[in-house]
Amino acid sequence: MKRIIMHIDVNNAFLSWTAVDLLSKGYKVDIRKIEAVIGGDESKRHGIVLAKSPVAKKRGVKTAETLMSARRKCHNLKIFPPNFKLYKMMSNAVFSIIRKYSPDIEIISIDECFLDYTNVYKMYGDPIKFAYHLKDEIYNTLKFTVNIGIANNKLCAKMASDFKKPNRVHTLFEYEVIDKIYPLPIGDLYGIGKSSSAKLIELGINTIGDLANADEQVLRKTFKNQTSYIINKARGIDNSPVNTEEEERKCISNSTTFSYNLTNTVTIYKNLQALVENVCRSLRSEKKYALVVSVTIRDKQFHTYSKQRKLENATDNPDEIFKEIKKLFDSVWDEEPIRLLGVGLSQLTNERKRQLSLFEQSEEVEQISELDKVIDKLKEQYGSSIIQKASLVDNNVKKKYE
DNA sequence: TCTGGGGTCCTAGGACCC
DNA sequence: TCTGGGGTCCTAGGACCC
Repeated sequence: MKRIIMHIDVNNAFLSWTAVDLLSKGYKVDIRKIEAVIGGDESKRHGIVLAKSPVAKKRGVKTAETLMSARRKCHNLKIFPPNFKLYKMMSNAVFSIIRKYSPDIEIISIDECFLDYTNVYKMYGDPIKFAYHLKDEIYNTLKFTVNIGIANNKLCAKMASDFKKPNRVHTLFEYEVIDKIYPLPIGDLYGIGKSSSAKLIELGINTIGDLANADEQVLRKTFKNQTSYIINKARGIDNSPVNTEEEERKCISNSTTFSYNLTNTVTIYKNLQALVENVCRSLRSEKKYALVVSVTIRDKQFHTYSKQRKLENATDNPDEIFKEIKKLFDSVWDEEPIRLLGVGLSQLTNERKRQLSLFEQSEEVEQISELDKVIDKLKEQYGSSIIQKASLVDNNVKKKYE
C-alpha cells in the first residue's frame, strides 16, 4: 500500500503570527492585509525581509531582500520587528493541535512539519477531508492559516503545500506528478537553488519535466554522483521516511553582525568570548561535548572566511573553547574591518572522552563543569544578565566605539 | 545599494598510510 | 629519471533550506 504523507506549512509564518498578536492587543489593522513585512533593524545592519504579507509579495517583495529595496517596491510599506519568543509559542501551539491526531509527525522547522497519515488512514478516512478539517481547526483555534500538501512521499507533499496560497489543501499523488509539476520552472524543485538552476538552464533544462527526462550521462559531468538523486526528485520519487524521532543536533553555532565594523582586538575578543559563552550554554543544555571548533569572519567587503580545528578531546568547557577560538582567529584574521563574527561547534559527542594527563585532576575538570551548570540554572531562572563572568562585565560588549 | 542567523549536506584538495 | 593506487581523515568553502 502506498504511503500518504501530509506537509503542513504556516502561511507567511512570522508575519501571520505577529498579525495575530497585534490584533489580540487591540491593534486595529490586520497586517496580513496591507503592505507589510517582518524585518530586522536597519540601524543595526539587520535590515532584511524575514517575512512578507501577500500584498507585499504581489508587489515583488522577496524574503531576505533588503528593507531598502522592499520599500522601493511598496511605498506604504510597514515594517514590524520579529518576536522569536512569540513565534516559538505559536509554533508549539500549532504542532500540538496536529499531534492530537497522530504521533507520526516530523517537525522540520519552526513553521512546518510532515504528518505520516498512513497509519491513521483507517481511523480518520479520506485524507483530503481530514486535511480540510485540520486546516480549519488550526484557523478557528489560533487565527492563522496553513497550507496542507498531500502526497505519497515527503518531497511531493512539500511541493504540494507550496502551490497556491494561502489557506489551501493540495494533492500531488504519484499519478499527478507529470501534470502538476513537470511544467514548473526548474528552480521550483525543492533542493534546486540559484546555483543549480543556473547550471541546469545552461544545459537547456528549464522545467522540472526537462530534468525528469534529461540524459543522465550529460548531467553527470556537472552534478557528479548527485545526478540520479536530482533526476529522481524531478520525477517526484522520494523514499525517505517521516522521522518521528527528534534528530540529534550535529552542530551548534552563534554569530552576530555588528552595528559598526570591528578592528580593535580587545573588542573582538570580548565578542568572541560572548559567542563562546552562548554556544557552550546550548551545548550543555544538549548535554553534549564538541570535538571541532570553528571561527567565522565576515569583513566589510562581505567576504566570509573561516577556520576550524579538531581538538584532542571533546569538551564543553568555555575557557578551553575560547582559547582555541582565539588561536584560530589570530591565525586567520587579515586585519580587514570585521562585519560579522561567528563561533561554531561540530562533531558533537555524548561523552567527554577525555584522556586525563598525569597531572590533571579529574575533580578539577568536573568542578569547572559543575560551576557552569550552576550558572546556567541561575540564568534560566533570573535571566541571562543576572550573572556574568568577570571578564564579560563590560558595556563595550556589542556596543562599539570604533 | 545593501546584503540575518541557524542549520545540514556535499565536494575538493592535501596529508598520511599501506 | 620517473615516480602506483587506494583509503581515510582533516579542512575550507559552497549550496541549500527556513
